[in-house]
Amino acid sequence: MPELPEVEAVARTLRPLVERRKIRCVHVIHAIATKPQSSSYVRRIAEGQRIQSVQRRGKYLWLQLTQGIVTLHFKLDGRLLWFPSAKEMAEVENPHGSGVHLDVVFELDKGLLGFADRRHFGRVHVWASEAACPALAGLGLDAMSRDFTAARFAELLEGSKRPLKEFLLDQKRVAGIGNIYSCESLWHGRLDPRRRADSLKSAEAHRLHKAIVSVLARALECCLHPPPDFRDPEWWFQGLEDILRAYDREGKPCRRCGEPIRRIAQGGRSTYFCAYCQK
DNA sequence: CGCACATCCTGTGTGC
DNA sequence: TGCACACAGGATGTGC
Repeated sequence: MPELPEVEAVARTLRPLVERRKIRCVHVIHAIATKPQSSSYVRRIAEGQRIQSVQRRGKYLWLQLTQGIVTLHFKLDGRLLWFPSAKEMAEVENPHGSGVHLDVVFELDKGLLGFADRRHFGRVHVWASEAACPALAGLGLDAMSRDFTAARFAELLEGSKRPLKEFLLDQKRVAGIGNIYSCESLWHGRLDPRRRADSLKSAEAHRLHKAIVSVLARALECCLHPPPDFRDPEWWFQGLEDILRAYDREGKPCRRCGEPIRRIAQGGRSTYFCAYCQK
């Protein structure tokens, strides 16, 4: 569920908590969260380092350390938690009962940052540098960066024969868009998700670019009001359903033309769209 | 190279 | 009501 706007909101909220702080100790509670890296390797790279900055590209968040980086990917359910002190963490943590689920904890010189993902899809990894992380190095143009211009986007579209929906999900071309906002962008751009990427006329490419930019900006606004509350173990983004026009609205009337929203499978996942006004 | 498909997980929702 | 099972999601790896 966390796509670019959600991760951006997390990054902005995290900065004042961890920038300039030192990582005293890394506790790997569930080793699956660092797989295939070993917990000892993660500790060796991260412990004792100072966090210089919090960065984001696509759906990846990373901590720039004095030497090396820590990458975080939340996949579907991953989230961050914050504890002012070890005592407060111990009060809510309970490995045998109904306490807070924690996978990895970064004990800082002030406060503790927890990474939690009950489904264990999310990952915490360490790398010698940004360039040494293949996943980061392989990412395409960040959909919220200045470089994501209509002209660059049109070029990328021309270079792909894939259906628009699958094109938008390909992080190697444009990074940050997931299943939800790809559906939303295509709805706002009034384009059929099944159309080949290289079939778009210039005006259509510009329309889709504009739709992506506005959909992501609107979602970010939503994610920041209110901002994530890492102190609440159950925190999650609120009110996003209210801004959705196509995603998860199968059978419901299109907010533009009233025809029922359809759901089809593309690349093994659901696409929601209006077959009447998306052409 | 590009594409299709399986895989990893587990909470939630559906059907019987 | 209770149980079984399919499904959802992003990135990666495998096979064609």
